[in-house]
Amino acid sequence: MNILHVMDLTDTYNLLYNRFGPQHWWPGDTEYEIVLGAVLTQNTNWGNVEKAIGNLKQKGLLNPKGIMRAKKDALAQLIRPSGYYNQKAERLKAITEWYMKFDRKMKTKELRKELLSIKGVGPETADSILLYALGRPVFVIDAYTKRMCERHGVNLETYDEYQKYFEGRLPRNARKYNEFHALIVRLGKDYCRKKPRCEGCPLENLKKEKRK
DNA sequence: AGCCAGGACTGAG
DNA sequence: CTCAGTCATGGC
Repeated sequence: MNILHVMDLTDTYNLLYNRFGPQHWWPGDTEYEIVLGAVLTQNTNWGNVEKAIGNLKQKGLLNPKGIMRAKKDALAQLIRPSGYYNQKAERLKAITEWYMKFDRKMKTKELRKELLSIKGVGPETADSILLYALGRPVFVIDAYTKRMCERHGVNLETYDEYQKYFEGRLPRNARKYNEFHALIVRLGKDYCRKKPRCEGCPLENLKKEKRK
């Protein structure tokens, strides 16, 4: 753990929001659709996920009973466009088993533990479900978030360290966590991919203004 | 024609 | 425990 300097996350959020506006992330028709989307989008372009969800909806399978009733191979063919379709077919069934009988009154920490025990559900997928489907205040860390931090001198080791970094510096507000994460991805698509192309990145302006 | 996308699991060392 | 390999389609 080696923090060179601290980003002002509130300033960063405000700047991104003023620049890009609300992102309307995960406007899924139902809570369950968001849960499935969280699995389907693992390392996958969202456009491909929409095709897979569209196929499920067309077959009337976009509900827990439908997913459990469908054969794994048939399910796999329907979600083909989202890639990794064999593993994702199993993961959809696994997350659905959890979804049908989880206790909504459970504390966020316990729910997270449950989710992480499901095969195919890692920290980002678990947190996406908690935040975007269930409205719990957990900050979602993804590749874009880490890249943004690293390019501004914040180098942490693990997922949990990054999460604590954000949650510790922002008010505990699910709606803002939601919007902030979406804005970071929006920023990343334009300026913060694997191959650095930071020219014109709005966050550069932030640095300059802070120095005055 | 590569490179990349809103990751997670497995097995080797 | 770290980490390369694996899973796979579609858009640009």
